[in-house]
Order: sequence, then structure tokens, then C-alpha cells
Amino acid sequence: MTTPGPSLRADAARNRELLLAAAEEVFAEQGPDASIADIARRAGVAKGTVFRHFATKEELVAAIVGGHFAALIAVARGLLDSADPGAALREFLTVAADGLNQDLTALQTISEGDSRVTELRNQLHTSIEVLVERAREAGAVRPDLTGADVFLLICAPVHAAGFSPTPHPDLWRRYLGIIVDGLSPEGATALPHPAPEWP
Amino acid sequence: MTTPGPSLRADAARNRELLLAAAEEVFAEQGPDASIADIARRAGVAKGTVFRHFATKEELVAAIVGGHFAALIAVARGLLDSADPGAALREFLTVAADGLNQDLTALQTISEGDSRVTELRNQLHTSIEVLVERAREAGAVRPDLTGADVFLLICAPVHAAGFSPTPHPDLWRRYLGIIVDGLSPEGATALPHPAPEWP
Amino acid sequence: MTTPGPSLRADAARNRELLLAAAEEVFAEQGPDASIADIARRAGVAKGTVFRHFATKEELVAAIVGGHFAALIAVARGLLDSADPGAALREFLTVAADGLNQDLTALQTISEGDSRVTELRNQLHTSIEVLVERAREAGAVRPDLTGADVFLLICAPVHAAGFSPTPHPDLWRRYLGIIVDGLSPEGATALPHPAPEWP
Amino acid sequence: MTTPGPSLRADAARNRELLLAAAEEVFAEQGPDASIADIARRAGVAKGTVFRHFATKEELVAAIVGGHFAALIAVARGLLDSADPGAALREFLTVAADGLNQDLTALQTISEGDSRVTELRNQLHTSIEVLVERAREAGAVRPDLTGADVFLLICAPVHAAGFSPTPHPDLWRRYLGIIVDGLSPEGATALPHPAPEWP
DNA sequence: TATGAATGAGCTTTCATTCAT
DNA sequence: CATGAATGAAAGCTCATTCAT
Repeated sequence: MTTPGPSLRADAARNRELLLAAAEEVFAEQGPDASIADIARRAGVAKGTVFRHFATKEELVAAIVGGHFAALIAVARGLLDSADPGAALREFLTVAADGLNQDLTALQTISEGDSRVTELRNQLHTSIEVLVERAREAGAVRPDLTGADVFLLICAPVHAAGFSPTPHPDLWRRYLGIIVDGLSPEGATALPHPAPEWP
Repeated sequence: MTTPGPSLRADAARNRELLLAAAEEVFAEQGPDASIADIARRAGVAKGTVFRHFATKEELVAAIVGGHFAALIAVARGLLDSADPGAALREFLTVAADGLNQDLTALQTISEGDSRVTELRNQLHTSIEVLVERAREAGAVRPDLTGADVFLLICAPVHAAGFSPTPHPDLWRRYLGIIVDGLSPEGATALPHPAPEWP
Repeated sequence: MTTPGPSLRADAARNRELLLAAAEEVFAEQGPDASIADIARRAGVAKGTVFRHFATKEELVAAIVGGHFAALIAVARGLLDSADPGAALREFLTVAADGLNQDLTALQTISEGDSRVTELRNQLHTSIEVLVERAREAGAVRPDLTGADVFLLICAPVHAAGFSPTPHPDLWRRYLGIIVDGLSPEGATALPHPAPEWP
Repeated sequence: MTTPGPSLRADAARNRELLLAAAEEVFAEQGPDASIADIARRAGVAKGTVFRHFATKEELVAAIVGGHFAALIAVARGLLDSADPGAALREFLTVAADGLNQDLTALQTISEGDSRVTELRNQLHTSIEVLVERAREAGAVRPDLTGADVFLLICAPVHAAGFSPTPHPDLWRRYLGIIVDGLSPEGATALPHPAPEWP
């Protein structure tokens, strides 16, 4: 009563974080069909507790995807004033892939209907667009590159590395290197398809 | 048993193809969790018939993935004697992506344990390795590129295009273009991670 | 092939009847919240079999309620040409209550949204209306009685008897007797509320 | 414990009443499966508080049913000395139905095992028995009518009215009118089943 | 004492798989 | 051989109840 105790709330908040972390791990290991039971077990809580924090499985997935998007937005914004726009874009793609696990793509599909996720996705796209614009103006990337392209390519390195029969946690850096080279204006060939429009 | 005529066999073979085609379609539309019931319905047969041809769902998935691998092996082998090894590699990646639907990656994960799929995967890797070697020797691709790299990058364009909020069936060509540019020796930067070893 | 085998269908049809009977029993004993598992156990089938026959619990309930309504419609129609319209109405109420178990009322609420049940309910109401009209014209019932009244009173005797601390399967006949006396034109007092309109 | 002041007790008592009122409302709206969470929300307290006042859901239901029984006992006793025993019985049934919402019957089933409810039910039965006896002696009701009959018929009007597809809060008065006419000695036919014995 | 987070048993429903016909 | 009815092991989710704060 006297002290507006954050203690209970703190416990709940801690469980929420535990759950998000556990869910991310389990989804990464088992794919988007991992069961809530497994996630609860990993987090060390009961099944019911998952649903106290996330009313549906979809909501849990949306929280994960939204969290990633929010983090990426912060990264992109932090790089807006960089002196070297080309390096900034490369840094963005590196940091983005570094915080990813392979599933984000599949999870994204699940949370497609979530309006909060859509909103964040659009914000992220906008932030990336600015980053790309700067790099384009500086001649650091191919002139036909758009923000949508970069958005769609974020997961590609992690995804490609994920198929390796001999997995290595940093292998994605190799494929990011190849893609980044492909973004360079030097030796860029005409692309056979226009960039996607953003809705 | 009594009448081992070829007619029955022909029927069975036709059903098998019907089922594979139906499964590919349904998996493409609904993802790897599409139900056997849906696949049977699409193929116009009863659920039991699916299991007569493929003892488990995993076996059905393995047949699909194996089919893709076999097709890609044929493509790669057909391009071995090409006069322009660089063009041959690009052609391979284009034909490969063209025959793909986004799910192959997810399906591949499911059929990871299947020995026949593993065998085909290794054969495909070997064929690609030759293709890459030729292109490397011709100076058509970056010198640090391996067959494993190309194998892992096959699905990347389709995968990236699949995230587009405004999907277009040929958008993958754009991202294949970027990746192909990234494979070029011109302006290639050192890659921060070694290529994966093949087991 | 040659004989359009009703054998398999016969088995399924038998299971359907077994399930309806079991459901009726279990609902009567435990109320409308009886679990599908209990119903399946009573019918001697697996849980999944219930859902093969009735896609949802609501559909199962609707089948039960609809079955009762259909039976009552048949009874009402069979009594339309009776020489003694007053006796016909009494007979209808008796036969109706005889085929009832206490739950119909609660089950009816569950299946309120089912269009087939609504259709049957309306047909039943119409049939009863005719029955009541004849009886009214013959001076066998109070002149202010409507078909809707009789419809709403069908379950009353069974419901009242169901509260008895010393239950007897035929006790409802006592309360049907009282209600039937209340429907008589002799000594009927003015009713304080108009009959409900049928939608 | 330390301060056994009346303030806390008053608060607790008020919460108890709030909860009973909220529960009655919610049960009336949603049926006997309404959740404790809904009831707590309606009462404006936390879920835990419900269980502080009523150890189980069954106990809460028993309190509601018991409350109704107690109120009816008071009504019956208040009518014992009426100059017109027939009018008194009619008045009892009217007041009883007026204080009812449709659920009492379902709730009663739930609280069947509660000894306090059983005790009150028996007291109510006794009070009604006296009321009926007086009316019978005065020739105001059919000679075969018992207190048990009247007890069992209390809910019938509300129950019948509850099925109406076009609900009206006073429709029960119509069916109480019909039943009251059925209790009249005038034109009473022999009942086909004896009255239930009270245990 | 009130709170509401946590629990876990239980519910409806789905689906790969089996098997009688 | 094909069929599709039956199976039963999960899955997602709800809710009465407990208990730390």
C-alpha cells in the first residue's frame, strides 16, 4: 500500500523476459511449430503462465518479431548521422544479422496479421530507406538499390548459413560479405526485375 | 498378386506423381504443416492411398526434396561442358531458383535424417563444386567461392523475395541478380569467414 | 464395387447413433458441460471418432436438439387429423414429454445459433400452432392459448419433476396433468401478459 | 487480528454482498459456467478475494441458492396468517418467481450436496406445505395438491418463459397464470402420478 | 486482508497413422 | 489395392484454486 511495490510486477516482468528468451531459443531450435509446453518448460514456468503473458501463441510470436523490429529500428536510427553512409549500411546489416536467429522469417509469416508488428515493420522500412538513400547519394551502393531491397535481404545471410551441413554460428558473415559486395556500385549489372513497392 | 499386369503399376505410378504434385502445391501454399488430408484431397485420392505410397509424412517430404535435388543434379551436369563457365553457373542458379517454391528450405529441414536425400544432396554438392571450379578457373567468379557456398545460396533469392509485402512471382530474379554480382571477382572484398566444409 | 456396399457406411451410421444415444444420456446425467471424452467413453469409441461425426461439440448438441424437434414435428403432424382436437393436443404434450430428458432446455440454448435447428424449431412451432388452433376452435382449450405457449410449456413438466428430491421417472405426468388442467377453458382466468410473438 | 474493529468487518461484509450480487447477475447472464474471473471483475475485486469469502465456487453458488431459499421462507411465513389462503398461495408463487432468474434451477443442481442448502430447502418445503394445507382446507386449490408440488413448480413459469425466442422480462406471469389455473379445484382432473415424498 | 501471478488439470480440437472392409 | 472410419497422442487454451507479496 505505502510503497507502490514494483516487486510483484518485477517478478512478472522477469517472467515475461524469461519467456521471450525461452521462446526465441526454442523457436530457433524447433521452428515455428515448437509447442507452448516446450517453451514453458524452457522458461521454467507452467503452461498457464505463458498464456497469462501472451494470450495466444500468435501474440507471443508477434512480441518476438516486434522486439526484433524495434531493435533494428533503433540500430538504423543510430546510424543515420554516420559520416560514412556506405559503412553505416554495412554496419546495419551486420548488426541486424547478428541479432537474428534463423526463424525470424517463419515467425514473421505467423505474425503477419498483427497490426503492431505491421506498424513496426513499416517504421523499420522507412528507417532503412533513409539509410539506403544516404548511401546511394554518397555513391556507396548501386544506384538501383532501395530500402525494400535491404529489408528483404536482412535475413538472407543467416538463412543461407542455416543450411550448412556443418553449421558455424558465424558463417552468416561470409554470405553477408557476398551480398554486401553485390550491393556495391562497382560492377553492378542491370537487375532483371524492379524493386518491390511498399504498401 | 494374381495379375501382375502393368496396368495396375501404371495406375500406381500415376497416383504417385499426382500425389507429389499435389503435395508440392499444398506445401507451397500452406507451409510444411499442411495436412495429409489436404494433400490427398488435392490429389483426388483417399488419405490411406497417401500412406500406401509414402509410409510417413517425412517420406513424402523426402521424395519432394529428393526430386528437386535430382533435377538440380541433372541441370548441373548438363551445364558442365558449357563454353562459358561463368554463364553456366549463373544459368544453374537461375534454373534452380526457377524450379523452387519457397518451402524447400523448410521441407529440407524435415527430411534431414533421410539417407537418400543426404546422398542426393552430396551428389548435388559435388556437381556444383565442379561447376564452381570451372568458373573459378576461368576467372568468372571470385577466387574464394566454393561449391558449398553456391549450394547454400540457391534458395536465398526465393527466400528474400518471399518476404515482400507486395509479392511478385519473379521478384527473386532481382535478388539473384544482386547475389550474382556479389559472386563476381570484380570488386570482391575478403570474406570474414571461411567456407563451410562438406561432411 | 458391384454391391454399393452399405457395410462400411452401416458401421459409421451405427456409430453415429451410438454417439447420439450416449451423448443424450451423458448430457442428461451431467448437464450440457459433459465432456466429449465422457460421451466417447460411453459410446465405446475414441474421442477422435466423435469429431469425425460431429465437427464441433455444438454440432453434436444441435443434432440432438434437432432430432427431438424432428420427432416432435412428426408427432404433431400425425395428430393433425384427430377427431378430438383437445385429446390430440394432450396426446402431443404427453408424447413430447415422454421422449424428453431434462436437458433439452439447456442444450437448446447452446444450439441457438444453428440454422438447421432454428428451421426445425420454426416448423415445430407451426405444427403446434395448427394443433392449438383446432383445439381452440373445438372449445377444448382456453381461447387465449397460442402455439407459442404450448411450445414453451413442453419441457415444463419434465423440468419441474427433475427437481424432486425423490426422483421418479414418471413424475412429470403429474405436472403435465396440472398444466393440462390449466389449459382448459373451464375456469380459465385472464392471463396477465400477452403471448410471445414468434419471430 | 490485532485491530478487530468493525470497519474491516464492515468492508468484508460489503464485499460479500457485492460478490453475491455480482455472481447472481453474471450467472443469470452466462449460465452456471460463468467464470470466477468474470464475477470478480463485475464485483470490482480481485479473484483472490472471491476465494477469501467463498472457499470454492460451489460454496458461492450455495450461498446464492441458500439466499433465495431463505427469502422464500420469509415470504411464505409472512403469508401464513393471510385471511385468503388461496390468494396467499398465489401471492407466494408470484413473489417467488419475481425474485428468480432463470438459473436457479441449474445452480440448485450444483449445490445439491451442500447441507446448509438442503436444510433451507427442507424448511422452505415445510413452510410451503403449511401454505398449501391452508389453501386446500379452504377449498382454494385442488385437493390432491401438496407442498412438494408447489415447491417443484416454483421455477416452471420462469423456465418456460426463458425459452421464448422473443424474450420479455414479465412473460413468466403468463405461464404462472396458466399453472395457477391448473391448481384450481374447478375442473381438476385426476392426476396420473402420486405426489413425490419428501425425504 | 487484498491482490493477481502462477499453477496444472482438463477441455475441445487436429492430425498422422492404422486397419477392417 | 483403394478407401475412409477409427484411433490416440499431442496441441492450444481456460479456469478453479493456491500463495507470495
